Amino acid sequence: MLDERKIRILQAIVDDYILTAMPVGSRTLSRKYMKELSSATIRNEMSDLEELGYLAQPHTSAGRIPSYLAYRLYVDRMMQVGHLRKDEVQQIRNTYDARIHQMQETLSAAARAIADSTNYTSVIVPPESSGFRLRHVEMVPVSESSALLIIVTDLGVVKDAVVRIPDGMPAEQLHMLSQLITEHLQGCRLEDIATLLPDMARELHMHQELFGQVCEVVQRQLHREDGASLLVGGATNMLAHPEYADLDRARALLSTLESKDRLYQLLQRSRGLQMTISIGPEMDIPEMRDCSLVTMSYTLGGQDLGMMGVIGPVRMNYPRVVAVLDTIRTTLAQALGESTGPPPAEG
Amino acid sequence: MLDERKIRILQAIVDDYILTAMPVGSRTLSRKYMKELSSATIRNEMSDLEELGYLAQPHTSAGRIPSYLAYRLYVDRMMQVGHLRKDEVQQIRNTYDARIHQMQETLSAAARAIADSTNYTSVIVPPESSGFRLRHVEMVPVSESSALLIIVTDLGVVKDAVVRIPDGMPAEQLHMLSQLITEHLQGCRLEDIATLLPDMARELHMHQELFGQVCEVVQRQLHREDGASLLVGGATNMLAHPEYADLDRARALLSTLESKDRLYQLLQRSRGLQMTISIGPEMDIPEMRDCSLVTMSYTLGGQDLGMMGVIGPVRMNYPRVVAVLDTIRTTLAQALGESTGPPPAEG
DNA sequence: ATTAGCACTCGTCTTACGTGAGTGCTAACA
DNA sequence: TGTTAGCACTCACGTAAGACGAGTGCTAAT
Repeated sequence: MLDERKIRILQAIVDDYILTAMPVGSRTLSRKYMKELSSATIRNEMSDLEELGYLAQPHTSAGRIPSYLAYRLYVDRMMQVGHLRKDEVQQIRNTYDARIHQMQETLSAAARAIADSTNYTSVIVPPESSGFRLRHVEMVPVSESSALLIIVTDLGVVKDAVVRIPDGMPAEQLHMLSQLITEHLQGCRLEDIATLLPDMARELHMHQELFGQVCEVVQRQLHREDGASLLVGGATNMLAHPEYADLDRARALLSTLESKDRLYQLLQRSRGLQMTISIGPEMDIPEMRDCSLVTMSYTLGGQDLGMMGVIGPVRMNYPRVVAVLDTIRTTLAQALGESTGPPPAEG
Repeated sequence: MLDERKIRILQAIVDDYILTAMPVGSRTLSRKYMKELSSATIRNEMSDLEELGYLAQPHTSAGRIPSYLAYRLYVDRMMQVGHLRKDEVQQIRNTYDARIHQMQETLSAAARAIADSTNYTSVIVPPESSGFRLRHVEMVPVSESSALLIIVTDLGVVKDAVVRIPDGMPAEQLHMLSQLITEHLQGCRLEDIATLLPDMARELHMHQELFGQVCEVVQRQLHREDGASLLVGGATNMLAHPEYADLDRARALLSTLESKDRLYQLLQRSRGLQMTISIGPEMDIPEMRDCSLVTMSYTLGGQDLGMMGVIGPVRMNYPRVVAVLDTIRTTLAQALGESTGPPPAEG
C-alpha cells in the first residue's frame, strides 16, 4: 500500500512544501529530489498518494500539497530531528541573564529565546504552585490596619497580597505570628497548607480571621487556572508566514493568542507528556485550523514543572522546532537550578 | 488667513476622515456637514486650505485628507474632549478586580481597559522605584549558602532576589540583620538607600559583603531603564484599522511595539507632563510615521507615578482617547489607593 | 514498470476599458 | 465681490478578455 518509494516521495513533498509553501509539482520533485525518476513516474505515484488521502490539489492544474494525514505520518515516522549549531545553542544560553533570579523572568527569557530561534510563536505555562513547598511566611505592616503577606516557596516568592489586620497590631507580633506559621508548615506542599492552616488556627484559638485570610490567599494562588500568567513570545512572528497573508485570518489568530485562556486549556491537555505534536484540525479550535502546536514539558530535578510549546503554521519546520525545544528544555533546567538553589526534593 | 469658515470646513474634514478613513470630497462635505454652502464654494475653500498646507490630495481626482499640520491644529484648537457614558465608565471600573492588590496587576488591568475602550493599543510605564520609600527588608534562607532577599516599599514588593550568605548562617541571624536594616532605613527613598546602606555597613563593621549585595540589588532595581516591565495592551488592535491593511507595514509596527525599549524611550520624553499628543512624524520613529501617541501621567496622592499612553493611527479619535485616558487616570488613582494602603507621604 | 509525448486545465499576470467620484475652471448670478 | 451652476477633465478601481505557463492525466512506445 505505502511502499518505500511512495514514502520517499511523500517525504520529499512535505520537506519541499515546508520550505517553500508552494504546491509541489512532479517535475520539481524529479529535478530537486529524485533525479533517477521521471516526472511521469512521480505523477503516477502522486496520483496514488492523493487517492490514499495523503495529498491534495488546490486546483486541477497545480502541484500537490500535503494533507494533515501526511503531516501526521511525517512527524510520526519520517522526520529526523535536527541539531542546532553550537553557536545557536550558545545564543540561547546567552538569553538567560545571570543576574535574574526569579523563575518568572527566567521563563519569559526562555519564551523569547524559543520565539527568536524558531521564528514562530512560543508559549510557556509556568509551574502549578500546588506542588511548591513552603519555605517562609512573612507579614509586614503597611498601615494601621493592613499588612503585606509574602509567601516564599522553594521556587521563589509565590504571592504577595494585602491582608487586613487588627488595628494597631505591632510589627513585632506580626513577625512572631509569621514565624509560628513558618515553623509549623515549612516544607509542606502549598496544596496541603490550605487544609493544615485552619487546623492550626483552631488549635491556637487565636487570630482565626487573619489565618483565614492567609488561607484564602493560598487558595487563590492554587486556583489561578485562568492562564493569566501564561507567557507568550513572538506572537507577531506568525505574520511573517505566507499562510497569514490574509489580514482577517491573521487577526483572528492573533486575538486567539492574546486571550490566553484558550491557549492555556490547549497546553493543559498535554500536561506532563514529554512531547506532543498537534496538527491543525487535531486541536479543535477553528481559528487554529492552519496551525500546529508542538509541546514539551520542562522539569527540575526530575520533577515536572510545566509545559512549553511552539505554535506555527501546519507547514512548520518540525525537526528544527523539536531541536530548539529540546535545547531549551536542557538549558532551562540549568538556569532554573541556578536561580532557585538546590532541587526541591526533601522537606 | 484662516477665517472662521475655513476652520469649520477643516474641522469637518478631520472629523469625517477620522470616522471613515476615506478622502473627503467637497460634495460629501456640503451634504453631511454644511448644507448652507454649495460644493463649489467648499471646493474653493479646500483649494485654499491645501495651499496653506492643511490638506493633501492622494491624487488629482480624489477628495482631500488632512495633513499632520491639520491634526496639530485640530488637537490644539478645534477638538472638544468627549465624555464617556455612565456604563462605559462603569465597565472600566469593573476591570479593577477588588481581589488584586499588587500594583503591577492593577496597572496591567488598566492597560487592558484602555485598549478595550479605545480599540487602540495602550502602553503603561510603571512607576520609577527611586522615589518609593522602604518599608521592610527581609532575608529568608533558601539553602546553606543563599537567601532570598525581599524588599518591600510603600507600593508593595519591589524586588526579590537571591543573595549569597556565609555558609550556615542561621535564619534567626538573617532575620535580625533584616530587622537592623529595616529599622535604620525605614521610610528612606530607595534612591538614597544606595548611599546610606554602605555607610551603615561601615559603621557596624560586619557583613560588609552581604550588605554590598543588598545594595547591588537596590541599584539594579533603580537602573532598570530597559522598559522590560513596560505594559502593553491590545497590540493587535492596530490590525483592525485600515491604515495597516498592508501586512509589511503592520508587521513593522507590531515588532516595534514588541521591542519595548524604544516605546519606553518615547514615553519617557513626556515624563511628568499632564498630557501630550504626538502626531505621526513628530515622534521621529520611521515605523510610527502613521501613528499618533497620546500620553497622560498618573498620580497617587498628588505624586507623579508614571505614564500611560495610547498608540493609534494618526487618524485617531482624539476626543474619545483623551476622555478614556482621563477616566483611567481617575479610576486608577482610586484602585492604587486601595491596593497600596494610605498615600506614601510621611517618612 | 517506466517514460516520452501531448492535449487539456486553470490560476496568475497583463492589458484594456467602462464607471464614477472628485476636481478646477469659467461664466452667470445676487 | 462672494457664491453657485455647469462642464470638461483626471484618475483610482473594478471587471473582462487574453496570453502565459506550470502542472496534470492519458496514451503509446520502450
